[in-house]
Amino acid sequence: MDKHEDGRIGIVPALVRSTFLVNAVYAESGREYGLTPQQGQLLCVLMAQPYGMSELGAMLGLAKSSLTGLVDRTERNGLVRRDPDPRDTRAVRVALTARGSGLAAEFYAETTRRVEKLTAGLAAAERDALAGLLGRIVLDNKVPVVFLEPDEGTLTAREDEGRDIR
Amino acid sequence: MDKHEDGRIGIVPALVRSTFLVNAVYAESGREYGLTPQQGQLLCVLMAQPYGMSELGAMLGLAKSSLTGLVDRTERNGLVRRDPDPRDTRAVRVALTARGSGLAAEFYAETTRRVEKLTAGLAAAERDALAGLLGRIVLDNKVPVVFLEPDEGTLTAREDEGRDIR
DNA sequence: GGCGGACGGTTCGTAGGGCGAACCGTGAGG
DNA sequence: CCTCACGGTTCGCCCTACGAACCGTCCGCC
Repeated sequence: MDKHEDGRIGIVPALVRSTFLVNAVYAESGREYGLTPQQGQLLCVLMAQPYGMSELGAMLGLAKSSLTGLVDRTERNGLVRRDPDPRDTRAVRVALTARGSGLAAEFYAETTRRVEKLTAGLAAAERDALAGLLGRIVLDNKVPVVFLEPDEGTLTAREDEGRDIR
Repeated sequence: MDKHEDGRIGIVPALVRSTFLVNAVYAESGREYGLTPQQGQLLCVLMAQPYGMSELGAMLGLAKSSLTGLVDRTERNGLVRRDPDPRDTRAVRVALTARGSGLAAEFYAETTRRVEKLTAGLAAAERDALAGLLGRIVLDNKVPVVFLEPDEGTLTAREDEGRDIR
């Protein structure tokens, strides 16, 4: 009743509420392209390069049975493909199809645009400061690359031509 | 290939990836108390005060039909109650039960603890700076109070005793 | 060389989440 | 009064997530 309601917000509520905000953006942005947030996330991860199911599970924090379903549905929509792993008959490499690659790029761009707009009230220097601080948190906590930096990825994800990073 | 891979992260990826992180925390923290993230969120919102279904829908960004289900399940678990609205027979006030209030407090505390731990690598001054910047974003974008400040709420949400804030 | 265990993925059943459309009763304004 | 807006619920559909059970391949070890 004294030091509050003054507009100052604690670090934890600030993080949780901004998370809420970004979640909403992800959902809206996805809806615009007929993607669920999860499918959008999957596409974004695959923009970097193809991954195996287990790798994806680890990155996205999902049980493998959950992954099967997600990839199934996304595959059914023609956005993703299961390629056999050259050096392991059991394994599978999940990769973007041409269509998936295009949609991923659009979704990525739209999401970026929207998230950027959230920070419209901040000066350039403040945005940099924020990026630096959040970047530290992301790094410290080893958050998987669920969203690429604007320029990386395009090189490795370029095409279907038997690229086999790993 | 030149200015990247140097650990610096753009503002948008930083926001998205930290969001991913907080989402994971919410999920884990909830699991610990047998709550889904959505139910946890609902409890947190109701810590402040009871709300009508429509209000909740607006705050959480859910369609009313989605709300019905969420409240149903949470009610079935004995955490929440539908009180009749004194001045509108049609309407309903969703409020925490005693049990829900307790669980909400625990979930809130645990989540706070975990989110705080994410920022462990930051100095106190940096945390303040981060809180300030994120706070601006939250304010600018009028994010609903889906997570209270540490001390507010307890007063209004105190008890079942026919409190009727609006 | 073969055997057994670890590993990569899928299947199945269950439960939750989210939506739009249709519906119902109450409130409120002409 | 009568109508219409409003607060909520119901229904049917699909997506998400999990654990447990399962299957085939790979690999280390004797």
